[in-house]
Formats: sequence, C-alpha cells, structure tokens
Amino acid sequence: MTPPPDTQYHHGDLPNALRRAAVDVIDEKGLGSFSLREVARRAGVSHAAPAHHFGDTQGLLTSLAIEAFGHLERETAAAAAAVEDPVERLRAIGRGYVRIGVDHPAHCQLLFRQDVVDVNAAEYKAAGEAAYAVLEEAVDRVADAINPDLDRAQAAKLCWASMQGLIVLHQSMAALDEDAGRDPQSLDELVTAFTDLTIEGLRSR
Amino acid sequence: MTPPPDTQYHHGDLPNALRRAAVDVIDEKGLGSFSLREVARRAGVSHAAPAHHFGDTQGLLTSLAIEAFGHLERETAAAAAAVEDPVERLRAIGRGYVRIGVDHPAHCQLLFRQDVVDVNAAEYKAAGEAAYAVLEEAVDRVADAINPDLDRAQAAKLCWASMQGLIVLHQSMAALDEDAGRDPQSLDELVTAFTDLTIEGLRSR
DNA sequence: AAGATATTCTTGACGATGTCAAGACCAAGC
DNA sequence: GCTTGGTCTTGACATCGTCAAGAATATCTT
Repeated sequence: MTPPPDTQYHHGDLPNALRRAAVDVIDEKGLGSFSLREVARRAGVSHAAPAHHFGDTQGLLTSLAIEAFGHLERETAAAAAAVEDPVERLRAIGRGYVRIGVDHPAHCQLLFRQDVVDVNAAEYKAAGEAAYAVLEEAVDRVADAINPDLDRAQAAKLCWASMQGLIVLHQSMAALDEDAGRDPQSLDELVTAFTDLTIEGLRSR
Repeated sequence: MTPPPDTQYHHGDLPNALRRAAVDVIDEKGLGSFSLREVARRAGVSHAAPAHHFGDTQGLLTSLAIEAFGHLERETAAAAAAVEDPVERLRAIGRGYVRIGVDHPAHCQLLFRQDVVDVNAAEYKAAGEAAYAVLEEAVDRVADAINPDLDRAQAAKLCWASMQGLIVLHQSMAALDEDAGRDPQSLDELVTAFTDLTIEGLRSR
C-alpha cells in the first residue's frame, strides 16, 4: 500500500503521465516547439519510452486530441442535461464548448490540427462523432421547437464553426481591439453575443 | 536583357523565391513536417540562406501570414466593390474569404497560428487590421441598412469566426458526414448557408 | 515455487534539422 | 581600382525523431 518510489522501472501509468507532461510542454512552450524528448524528460523516463506506447509524436498528440473530444463531450453533455428549454440548452452547450477551450487550451489547439494529428485514426473519428452528436441533438431540439423547416445539418455546422472559430481567434480579436484603442470584448461576452445572434438566425424561416 | 542563369550567386529575389518554395513544401508535406532546409534546397540556395532574409523559421512563416492577409484584403475588397447592396456585399465578402482559403490553403493555415507565427510583429498586425477593416466596413453598412441597433463589433467578429472556422473545419465536417453515411455538404453550400443564417441573425433587434 | 515468456523501459546510434560564426563572393560607390 | 556593404556559402554544434538491441521487471504456466 505504500506509494511506489519514483525511480521504479515500471512506471505504473506511463501513457497518462506522458499525456500530462505533453500538455505541460504545450502550455509552457507552445505547440510549435513541442519535443517528444522533453516530454519524456519531464515524465522521468528515457527519450525512447514514449514510442512504445504511442508510436511517434503524432501518436501522442492524437491521443491528446481524443482526450480533448472526451472533455468536450462530457462538458457539453453535462451542460445540456442541466437545462430543459431547447434554446437555453443550445446556449449552455456553447458556453460549455468555450469553457473547455479555456480550461484545456493545449487540448483544444490540437482538436482539428490535421498536420500533427492523425485525423484518420478510428478512435479519433469516433470521439469526434460522439462530441458532435451532443451538438446535433441540441440543434434538433431547437429546430423542433422554433423552426421545423431548418436545415439541421447546416445549422449545427454553423454553431460548431463559430464556437471553434471563437476559441481560436479570441486572442487575435482581443489584440485587434486593443491596437484599435477599443476595449477588448471578453470571451463570455462574445459567447453570449454569438449564440444570441446565431439563434436569431435559426429562428428565421 | 537575357535572363540571368539559375546558378548566379546573387539570386535576384530570394525572399520571394523562398516564400514560394515554402508554400510548395506546406502544400505537399503539410505544415507539421515543414523544414527550412528543404525550402532552401528547393530554392536552390544553401541551407543558411533563408536566415539572412527572414531570421529564422518563424520569420519566414510570419512573412507568409502577412502575405495571406494581403490576399484576403485584396480578394474581399474586390468582391465587396463589385456589389452595391449591403447584404449582398457581406455575402460576397464571405464567399471571397472562403475562396482565398481554397486557393491558398497553405497561407490560410498560417493566418492565426500563434505557435509558429510572430503575431506581435508590427507588419503582421497591420496586415490583419487592414483585412479586418474590409469586413468591419461591410458589417457597418449592413447594420445601417437593416438594423441600426446592432452591435457591430460583435457582429463582425461572428462573421469572421464562422468563416475562419468553416475553412479550418470543412474537411472535418466532410469526413464526419461521410462516416455517418450522409452526403458531405460542399463548401459553397455551407458558405451560402452560413451567410444566410448569420444575416438573418443580424436582422433581429 | 520456479522457470519461461511478454511487456516495459533503457541505451546507443543514425540522419536530419535549426541556428550560429566565419568566410567567400559579388555589386555599387568613391 | 579599391574599398565597403550586402548576399550567400561553408562548417560546426546541439537537439530532435526514430530505429535496433538489450536490460529489467511482470505475468503466466506448470
């Protein structure tokens, strides 16, 4: 029952330790100067240890992207479950999406980065579909409630694109406002504005 | 008047040649496996030549991002100038944005990639502001025409985020549709749907 | 309980990369 | 014609990703 010493040969749960170290590296140094060897160093294992579990860099980052979809699905599903009214439900999902972007910036950076993530991996696709299903279902309910003629596939995609776009562009938007001498708009403010505007768009027939 | 031989010591316009080679590399191998040395090889110069003009990798990629804002500004401004009606004007800008994303995928990938681009560079900021100004002006006119009470800053940002989100996510969206057995929606289709939905949202007061 | 097998991790090596310092080459101006 | 300044090359170094081989430990079999 005594916790095993840090120096043991078998790590216990190296894959998870490597994922955590990878997140730390991305948070601190940015994805641009990500290094598999540094991740291994931080996890206290040799430079080639990650390969055994993840194959290569792409494998580790893909694993993080899958984790990110899991976060997203759980957060948005929980946010949705707490609200009954369809429109408020969609609003809650939007806030949940952005909350994940704020709480897990490294993960969210990776979500759709085809250059470093294996977007064809079965697990990645499955995780993405599961997360997207939460949004689709919420849009379905909104359509049933306020506009049955709505093209639901298009509407869900607009919600998705604008939220992901907001997460990615938010810093640029703030910088733009600041350079122009305006007060930068907060993320919360923008989430609300985006969902309000979008939902009004969904109402029209 | 005879064109100079390829083997001359002074290249003539090496910065541009390097930018073109960099675009080729990104198009072919992806930004993830971008290599400055390979860019130099393709341009027919030594591996350290790029440093003299761009400093380092970030410098070259930042230069491409600036170029991308230039493309964007020209394309959207030209699209806007061709249309008088404010709403149609905004629609034309949306189509122009996406057209740049399709015609210059490497450039557009770089636009907001803080990990590889120096987003604090003065030139980058200026180019971004100039491109954004086109959108802001179009949103202003739309607001004047159909909804004077609209928060224009928020509205412009929604347009921006959804278009950039669409460009980045489009491939993922198509993959999702295909995996679910649905026909993937074309980019054109989605641009139209996005702008329609968004504009209806802008109408509401 | 003890040996065989599999798994996990380490070590060492290789080619490739980004960047720096020094020098070679060339164009333009005095 | 010589010098000066900008352009590019050469060479070097630390670091990186990945592979192959082997050591250390778990697990399974009997």
